[in-house]
Amino acid sequence: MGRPPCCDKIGVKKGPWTPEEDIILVSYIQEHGPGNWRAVPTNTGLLRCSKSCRLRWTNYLRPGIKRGNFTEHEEKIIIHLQALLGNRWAAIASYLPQRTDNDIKNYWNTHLKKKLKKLQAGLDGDFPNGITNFQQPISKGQWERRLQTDINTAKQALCEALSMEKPSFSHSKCPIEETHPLFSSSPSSSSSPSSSSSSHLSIRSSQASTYASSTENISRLLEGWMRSSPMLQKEKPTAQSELTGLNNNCSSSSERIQSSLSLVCSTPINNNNNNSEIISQEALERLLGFEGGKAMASWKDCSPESSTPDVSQGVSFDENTANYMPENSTSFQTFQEESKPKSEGQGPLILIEKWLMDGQDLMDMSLDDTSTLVF
DNA sequence: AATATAATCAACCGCAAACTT
DNA sequence: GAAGTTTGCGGTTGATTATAT
Repeated sequence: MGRPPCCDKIGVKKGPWTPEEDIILVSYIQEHGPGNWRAVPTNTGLLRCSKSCRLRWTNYLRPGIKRGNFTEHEEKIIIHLQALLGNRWAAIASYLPQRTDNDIKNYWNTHLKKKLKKLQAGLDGDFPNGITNFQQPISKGQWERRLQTDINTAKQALCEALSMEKPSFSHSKCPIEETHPLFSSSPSSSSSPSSSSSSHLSIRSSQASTYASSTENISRLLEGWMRSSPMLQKEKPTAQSELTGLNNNCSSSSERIQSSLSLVCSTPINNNNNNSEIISQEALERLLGFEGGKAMASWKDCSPESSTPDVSQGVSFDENTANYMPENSTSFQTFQEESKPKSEGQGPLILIEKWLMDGQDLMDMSLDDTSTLVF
């Protein structure tokens, strides 16, 4: 038998969230961490369904969310990833960790769609960066050929988009490193959750009057409130600081990549699954961060000499779970939850990332290799 | 100033995959 | 393995705000 329903529809409140509701939700999550949404309405007394609570948290209250206008750089990333992935907003959002999928989706529908339409009309279908077939469905019989073409196109397009603001690619951090959650390790980085707090009080020009959009990120606004609460003082640090702490604990991106690369090479074949290709893909996902905390939990699979995490970097071995964990297990939990894998449809990104990370030319890979990795 | 229209975006809905029992 | 629930995702809606007439 299954579990009881998450919420009955009777007496469930709908519509915009009030500041009071936000405070209740934030303080609850500060205390218990995100997740187990089913229990949230019951435990908080909020007359909202679990779905609504989760949505409110992930889209507006979660620390590290950047609001306001999209930069040209972000715009370009969205355009090119959309061309590559279609409307997989969650996947696209994983490359812009400060933006929510809902935000990106809205921005695409309200701004970028029109922009591109105009641009396309103006250029008579000659889309910049060579993307002329964007959003066209792939015909079944030709998918292999199209895949190669798309990868090539996307590679070129993404490269151009990402290097737009980073002309000296070799001298700067890899753009993915700056945008993907796994790689936004520097606390001083502009894309890190902590740094985004510097702008949390900035007024959003056009929506300042409505509560939901003017609060920016209520969890940060509530920091003072949380600090002054004696009960909560003893509680865990905020998810934001946890993330920052975890990031501090992480080794440098290149070290992580090296570590993960060795994982790819050393991941043993699961006895329960003889398909080594699946294992390889899983390992690749770990390498590229889609598995987030799961990757860390799987470090135990690595051969000790090649990829044991550096304990000095804030990682320790958990005897109970037999996993390598950040020394702050709370951070680990939060990190896991915050960067939960969004596995579906991220194969192409894996390739793109791999290409960006190690310089491997996708086009040098055989079609078979590519299909194995992607599908 | 009043009204109409367009733009924006928070929130809801339905579906499917993942999960639990 | 089946049945039911939960979670996450993408599409859509509708309230609010901005701009044009």
